[in-house]
Amino acid sequence: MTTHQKPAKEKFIETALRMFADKGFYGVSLADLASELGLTKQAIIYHFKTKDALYAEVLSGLSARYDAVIDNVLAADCGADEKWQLLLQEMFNHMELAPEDARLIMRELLDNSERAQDSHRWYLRRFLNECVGLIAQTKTWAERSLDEQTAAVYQAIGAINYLAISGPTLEAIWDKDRVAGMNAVFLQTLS
Amino acid sequence: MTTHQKPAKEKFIETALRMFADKGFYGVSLADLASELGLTKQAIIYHFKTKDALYAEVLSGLSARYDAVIDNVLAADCGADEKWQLLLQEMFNHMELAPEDARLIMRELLDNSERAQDSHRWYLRRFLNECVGLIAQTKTWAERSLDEQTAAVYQAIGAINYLAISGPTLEAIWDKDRVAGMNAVFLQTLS
DNA sequence: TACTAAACTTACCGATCGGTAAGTTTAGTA
DNA sequence: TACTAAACTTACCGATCGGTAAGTTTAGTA
Repeated sequence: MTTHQKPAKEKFIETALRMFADKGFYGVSLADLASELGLTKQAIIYHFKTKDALYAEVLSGLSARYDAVIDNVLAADCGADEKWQLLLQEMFNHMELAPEDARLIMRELLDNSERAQDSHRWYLRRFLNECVGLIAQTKTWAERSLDEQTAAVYQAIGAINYLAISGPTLEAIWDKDRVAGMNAVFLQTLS
Repeated sequence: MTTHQKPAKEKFIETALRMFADKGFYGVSLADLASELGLTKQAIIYHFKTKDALYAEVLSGLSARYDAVIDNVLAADCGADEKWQLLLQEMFNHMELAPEDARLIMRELLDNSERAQDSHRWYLRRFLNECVGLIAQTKTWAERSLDEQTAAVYQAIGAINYLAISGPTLEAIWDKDRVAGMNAVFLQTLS
């Protein structure tokens, strides 16, 4: 029934996200994914119809998580400048907890410049627009152009993403306290 | 003869690098590449034997360019601190002129954590070791551990790469002077 | 002109790709 | 117990994958 279907599909999407993040869209076959799930690839087709549709659902879930982050921030009881700082902090925390999200976003950024008219990308666009809407209200950026505001958002997200991707490597060679200390410096630099 | 073979192979490698950087290793088939070159895929096989070997030569050429950069820097007539600054500047310049190099390196960084025992990665390792050797002589990093020095190098390269990837997007929405101004700030922040 | 090696093309090959269609099992319902 | 819908598996399919083998063209040499 419906109550059983959703957790199963979520397991599919979770695994797919991790594998796409690790090896890229073309690096993962439906057979690979099914094998990881202990099923046949037709089980995936049954739930998602096509590989592209599965990928779309993966990206949709990812954007939903970011929409939740920005909704939380916008609902906070403080001014735009504090909200922008809070957003950077929240995104940073999210990336640390879910580095596979960061990896997939980085792959999307890499793929963006080539297949620019694809349907995939629009999933993150709404989130980006909300971010630009917020930064436009801060003291620093209020009088700058829309393009400048967009670039600032793009840069901030990119910087956070890159550090998140580096995270596992850095934690392997540093201790956690040191990484935490660097994080504080990092967020100061960003703002 | 040999005098004709090399330019032809270089054209193959140039095109392959650009396509791999744009779409990733699995996103480019030999047929795609051959079509771009106006040849059949067997012409590629003739020159490189396998797709993996072609990719290896692409990475080898890329690392040769970075080896040249660091060799130039090491030969400069100044102290280690100035050399480290010079290296960052040179890498930054290189990335601006050849953003496809930056894109391919970013893909390699993304792929690294998964297929960590691959032969591909060792191409950049020599360059990284030279960088660590240099940073170990600077005042700031001389008394830190090898792991910390490695992390610092890794971070600096990553930051430069990310900005290079963003470059085309940023130049499209900002004017060149503004990007140049940001570059100066960027290098200050990095050091 | 005869010859040779380099640089290809044509013709295939088995393996794997994403996907279709038709069955089968599982779990809940009346 | 009979039935039903969900969640699969088995059996295929044409297209494309990377790669092999055998020819053909091109360009330089003696």
